[in-house]
Amino acid sequence: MAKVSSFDVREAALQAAMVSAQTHGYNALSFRDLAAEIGVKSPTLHYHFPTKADLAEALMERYCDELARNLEPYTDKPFEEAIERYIQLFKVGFDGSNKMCLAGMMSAEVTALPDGAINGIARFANYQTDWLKRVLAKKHTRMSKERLENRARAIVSALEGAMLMSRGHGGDEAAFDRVIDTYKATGLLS
Amino acid sequence: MAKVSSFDVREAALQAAMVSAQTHGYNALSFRDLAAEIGVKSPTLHYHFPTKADLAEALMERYCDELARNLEPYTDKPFEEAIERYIQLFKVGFDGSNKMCLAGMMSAEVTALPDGAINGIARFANYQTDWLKRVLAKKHTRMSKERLENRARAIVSALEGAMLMSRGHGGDEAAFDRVIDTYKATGLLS
DNA sequence: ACCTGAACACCGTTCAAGT
DNA sequence: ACCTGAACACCGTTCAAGT
Repeated sequence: MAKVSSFDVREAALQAAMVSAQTHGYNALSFRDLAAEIGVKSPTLHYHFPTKADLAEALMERYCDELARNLEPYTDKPFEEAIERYIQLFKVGFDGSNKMCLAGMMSAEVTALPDGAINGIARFANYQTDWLKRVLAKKHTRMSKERLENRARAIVSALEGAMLMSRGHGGDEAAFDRVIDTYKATGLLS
Repeated sequence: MAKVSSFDVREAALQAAMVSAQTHGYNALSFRDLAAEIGVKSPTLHYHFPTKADLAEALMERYCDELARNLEPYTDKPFEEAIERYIQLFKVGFDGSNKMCLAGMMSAEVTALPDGAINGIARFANYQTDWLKRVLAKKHTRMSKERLENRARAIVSALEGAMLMSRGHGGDEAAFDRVIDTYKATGLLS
């Protein structure tokens, strides 16, 4: 086995923990299992993440960065293309592996989390909301800022719920699509 | 301390576990803490619920029964009254204590659950869906069964999502209300 | 029939000790 | 600077033993 630098251990831990947290949840994540998966001992993980709470915070920060990187290129695209991209981002998670959005997962597990991770949940929701406001504003040119904000927050909630319910049904992708179609038909997603 | 019958231990355990599971999640629930809370030792809990999985199943079954008992009297009420009752049922959970719907919580924690509890999640969603279909049908007299079903499932997802996001924001009741108002305004909840 | 102390292999975490 | 073995108090679970 090739020697790995400290950066690699931290990076490998974050990647493995991200998959595990989205698949089984933060509470179910074990430092010992995680360490074994990347080939170190659990105290080594504590060297990079003093407590599990620190790991939660780092995961949430990375998840926010990923979202921004995924959405940013679509900010100036036409409404239809941008909103479809947004929906696809939600779907891609559970495609196959039935993973949950990390922010949604951590919202469920919020009582076990440190303030840093809870702030991360808010940042995640706020970023999406701002992005959706800009995208929605292109279609609804006369809608007030407040109504744009409310619409954006409702869309975030509705998509998180669709994802959560699909997950509860074993990652039922067709069910997710039907819910999204109904959101569109009723006017929430348009 | 008065002697308690076996039925009381089981009942007390279920009640305490319900609050804990909705507040902190099923994974965070500890047999030892739960036992201490109701004044027995943890092996006693295992006598009534052989494994934690059995407790999960019993909780989900009870949660389904509660839902049916809460919704049943409103089945034949006018649409507006019935749907408001439904919304209130979602709100009453996190009012004050920021509890999550047990089915929503368990959907997040689904990989840790036995089949019995997973079936419970489906039963919970199906009961609501059927109830909503009947309620919606009173208003949308010409809507097809399929569209009623899709609308009902979308409503369940949207409300679970609103609850989850409010929970992530520390049980923000006003935010929940604004999301619900937007669902109504766009036509999803009408 | 119901309850418990003691033990098992787990967990997050700490810390002294190694390189 | 980075990693680890050993130990701490926890966890779900089992089981022999008590009433």
